[in-house]
Order: sequence, then structure tokens, then C-alpha cells
Amino acid sequence: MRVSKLFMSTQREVPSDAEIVSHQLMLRAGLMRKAAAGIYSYMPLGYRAYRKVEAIVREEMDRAGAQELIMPAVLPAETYMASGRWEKFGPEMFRLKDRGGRQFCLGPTHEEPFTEAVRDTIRSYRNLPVTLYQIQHKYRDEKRPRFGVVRSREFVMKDAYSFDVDEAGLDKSYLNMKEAYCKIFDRCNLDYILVDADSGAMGGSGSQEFMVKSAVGEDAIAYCPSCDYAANEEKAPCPKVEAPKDVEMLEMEKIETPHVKTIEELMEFMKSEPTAFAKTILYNIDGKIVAVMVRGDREINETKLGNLFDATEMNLASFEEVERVTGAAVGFAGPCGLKEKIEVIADYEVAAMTNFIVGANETDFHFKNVNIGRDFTPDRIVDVRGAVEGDPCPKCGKPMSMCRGIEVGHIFKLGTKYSDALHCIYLDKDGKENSMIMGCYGIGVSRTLAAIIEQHYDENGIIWPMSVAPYQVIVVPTTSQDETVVKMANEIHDALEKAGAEVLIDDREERAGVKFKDADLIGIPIRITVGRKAAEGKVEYKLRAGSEVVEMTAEEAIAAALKEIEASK
RNA sequence: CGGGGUGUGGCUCAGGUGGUAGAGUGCUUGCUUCGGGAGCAAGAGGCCGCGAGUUCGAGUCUCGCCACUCCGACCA
Repeated sequence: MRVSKLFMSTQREVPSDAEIVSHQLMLRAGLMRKAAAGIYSYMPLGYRAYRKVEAIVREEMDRAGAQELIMPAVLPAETYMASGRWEKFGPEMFRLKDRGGRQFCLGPTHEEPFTEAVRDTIRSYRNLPVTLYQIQHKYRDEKRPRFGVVRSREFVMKDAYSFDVDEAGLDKSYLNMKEAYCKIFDRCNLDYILVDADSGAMGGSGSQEFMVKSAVGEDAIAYCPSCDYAANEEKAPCPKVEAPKDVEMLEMEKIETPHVKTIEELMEFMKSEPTAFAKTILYNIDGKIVAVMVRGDREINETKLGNLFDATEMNLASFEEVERVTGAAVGFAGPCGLKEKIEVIADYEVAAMTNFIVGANETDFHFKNVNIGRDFTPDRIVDVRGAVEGDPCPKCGKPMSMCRGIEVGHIFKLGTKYSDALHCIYLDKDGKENSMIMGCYGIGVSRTLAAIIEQHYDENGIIWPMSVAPYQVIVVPTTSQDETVVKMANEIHDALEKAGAEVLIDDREERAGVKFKDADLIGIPIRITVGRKAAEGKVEYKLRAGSEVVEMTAEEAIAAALKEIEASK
């Protein structure tokens, strides 16, 4: 391909609305263009790289025995009504009506149509298990699209769904997908970790996320440097804590704390560490007010809390609710002397505290020397705080570390949530009806492309791994005036192309510097420069990822490039 | 959904107190250059986000709307 003919424009300046490196580079290298917030078109170079990722995904899915099909992007409302998700998705779903007023949506995820398809096709256990997948655009009207293609409103996802006769079958299907995912992300040259995740609104018994380590990732991950344990911060369990023995319970006192509402203010006022306080936060969980207590320096993990109550809707209690339940202004809630009888949940750490400070449920007052058992009794003592750096690993007990990651893949054991709702059943050997056991498995294809760039760039631009590079080699003649140079460059290009390589030749009437800058920016893995030593039959061979420039003959360069490409397969 | 910010050539931005729009970069042409985004010269390119209003006159002031964006909350 001739660069002079390539539909591409690179940009010197960083577009003002791009925050993270991958987004900036994708725009600067002209891989994509923004159409609206969170909606992008791919230009030829970007689309080629995208299709490389897609091809890897497709190959590994096929190899794993999954069968590809394609569902509509526009789906009728009824498809989502039976499972309750027409309501549950809320404003995040793009909705539309046809001319007759019938309701449709742009598919945000496709459990329902896949389940319907299997329900209507398979009746017998003899035809199970089956795993189906598609690579399709998904639509979610995100509250806040950002980071380019990392969190967008239109994106491509590979979603797969497995249907089994029993749990053992699901385990097998799940493991099969997990292995395929590892191969896919390995082939994309991603440094990722597999973490335990919350199965959330998808329901089901287990799930794991494939996280690409990145400082700009939106998820926090707790991982153990000593063993292989890793979990999403919202999933990582925090252990029970032993209460110190033989601590004398001091007499409880009410103390006046005028205008001292926050933990910071309390620390200042009481001259104490945050570990001496327990904060009490009121939540409205599906219409019920609940008090949740964690140590002063901890954060409540709303995912854990929601799971405790199997909540569908959960919010911080309103000011009015807080005042009604505590009889005090916001900031003075505590477990003792609540005006209304509500459930009190205490974190494990709180249960181990002695002589601590809590709100007095009276404006401008706190209690000190409060003790569990004597002064109040929590209804439940549970794990509701988020994991933090240094927490013991649940597997080996050593201190854990925290990092951030971009979620590129997620695998779930769904169970029968959708097969029950949509009556997706099979007949077993005894002719008895059973719900199929499902799993679902997603990969954000467009997001994966961005994640690859996040891990492969330098100050000059993208450094594509060979496996996903839009072109594998770029031939750069440093001048278009010298016939020897032009001829040799063309010969190299033609020879490489003939040998099956994907190769660009920068035949533009540009100065060498411009061509080098562009070659670096768009990240082509191998560069062959034909210039001043062309007359002696020599060219320069350079890898984008390295800094070494090797002089060799054209034939040697061609052979080296082909070898490099072969080695990456 | 709450709070902030910004909308001016393709891109990055400048345009006190109202007077009919500018720079850099990119683009076109010519000359000189020619190995890491060259120099000089000459050009092309703008419903100044949209709609009202104030005014003789609005990029600039007022009001409304829209879009984009950042922080937070939220999120298979």
C-alpha cells in the first residue's frame, strides 16, 4: 500500500478533549474520529488494527468450539420484558419507536435473544451443551462516556453464551472459555490479570474479570504479590478481626461536639486517630432504612452492602430520612438511641473495637467509650468495607497490594436466571423438563484495542505488537528524487507484499523527518529505510520497539522482516 | 444525576471596556532545501454552537437552548 494513497491524516497536536494516552494517540495517528460523545468511526488504519483483534478473538472462539452467529442490534421491547430488564436497564438503554409506535431498543447486551434462540431450537439434552457467540455493536447510553473507546456508548463486544444440562457442564464450558480468553489476551500482548469479580446484576454464582493493568483503569484491584490471588476491590473479602482481650470497658460518656460532623473534624476535635471512631451511615435499601457502621478510616463498599440485602435499589438516605431516624442533623448518627427501630449492620472491624466514639443521635453530641454488647448490639456483623492496601490475602494471609485495571473481558456463571425467566428448558433422559444452565462471556473488542495502546507506546507514538499492527512493515525511501532509492524501495515493497507481508511504502513527497515521525506515530513494527547507502546496495532495518538501526542489504532486510513476522505468530 | 469549564478556519488557541475576525500549525502554488515534523514568498479557507433580546451596530452585553468536556455519584 502506498502511503500517498492511504486515507490517513496524522496530527501534530493533541486534540483538546483527549485525556488518556490511548485516546490521544488514536486521534493523533488518525485511527478514528469522533462523531458524538462516546461514538467513534474507525479510519482505515484503525479499522485494520481493530480487525486484527477481532480476528484473534474469532479464531480462538472457533477453536474453543463456540459457534458464531449474529443477532440484530435493534431489538423489540418484548425480548427484554420477560426478564425484567426492559425496566431494569433504565435510562442506560437507547430506546426507539417504529412508525407504528412499537417500542425497540439498541441492544445493550444479548442474554435474552440468545436464550430465546436456544429455547426455540433445542429441546433435548442430546443437543447440549452448546456455546454461541457474536461480535456485535452494543449500545449503552452511559452517564459519562470517557477515555475515547474505553468507555463509549457504541462499542463492539464479543459476547458468548453457553448452555449446559448441569453445573458440572457449566464448569467445563466456563473453564473452556477462560482458557480461550487467556490465549486471546496473550496474543494481543497484553499484561493482564485474572481477578475474582462480583457477579452483580447479572446474577449467578461466579465470575472473573480480565483486567489490563493500567493507571487509568476504572476498576480497583486487590492482588497478592505472594500468591496468585487477585480480586476486584469490591469483591475482595476483608477478614474477621479478633477483639483485643482484657480491655477494660470504660464508662460511656456523652460529650458535646458542636458542629463536628465529619471524621476529619472529629479527629481534630478529639485529638484522636480515625481508628478510634466508628462512622454510622444510613442507607435506603429498597425503601428500608439501614444503619451501616465501619471504622472511621474505612469506606463502605456498596457492592458488598447491596449483595447482603439482594438490593435492586440502594442510595444514601436523604437528609430528611436521617433526621427522622436519628432525631439529629446529618453527621451525628450512631447505633445507640435511634428514634426508629432499624437494622444496624457492623463491619467486622467495628465488632473488634472497644471504647470507641460514635454519634449520639443528638445534634452536636457524640458518645465516647462505647462498647458492643453493653451499649448496643448490631443485628449483623459482616464484611462491608472495601479492601485496602495491606489487607491480608484471603488465600495466603500475606499483605495485598492494590492497582488499577481496564476490564477487557468478563466471564460469568449465570445459572438459570435467564433460562428460568424465558422458559429455556430441555428434556432429560427421563423426559423431564429442566432449565438450561447458562454462562456468559464478554470481551470488549474496541476497548481491547485501546488497552493495547495503553501498554504499548512511547513519546513518539504507538508501538503496535506485530499481532495487531495495521501494517507489519513500512518502507521509507528518504527521497523521491534519487532513482536508485525509489527503485530499491519499490522492489523491497513488492517483494514483501508478494511474500504475504502487510507492507506500506511511504512514497509521499515529504522530507525524511516527516516520514519517520509518521511511521513512529502510527506504530508500524518494522521500518526499512532506503537512503544514502542505496547506491552501495545497503538499507537500514529498525524495529519500532527498539532503538537499534542495522545496516544490511535489501535482500537481508526482506528476509529479516519476514522472519520477524513469522516469529510473532 | 449534582457541581465546574469550554464552544472562533481541518487542528491548537488569541480576540480589555460593542465598530464587521487574527496567530501558529495544516492545506495549495513557486523558489531554495532535503536523514527526525525545513526556510522564504504568494494564496485558499470562518452563518465566531443555535435562537431570541438590547443597540445605529453584537465574536464581545442579556436571556433561553444545544453540544462538548472535567470532577464526583453511578455502572452487565
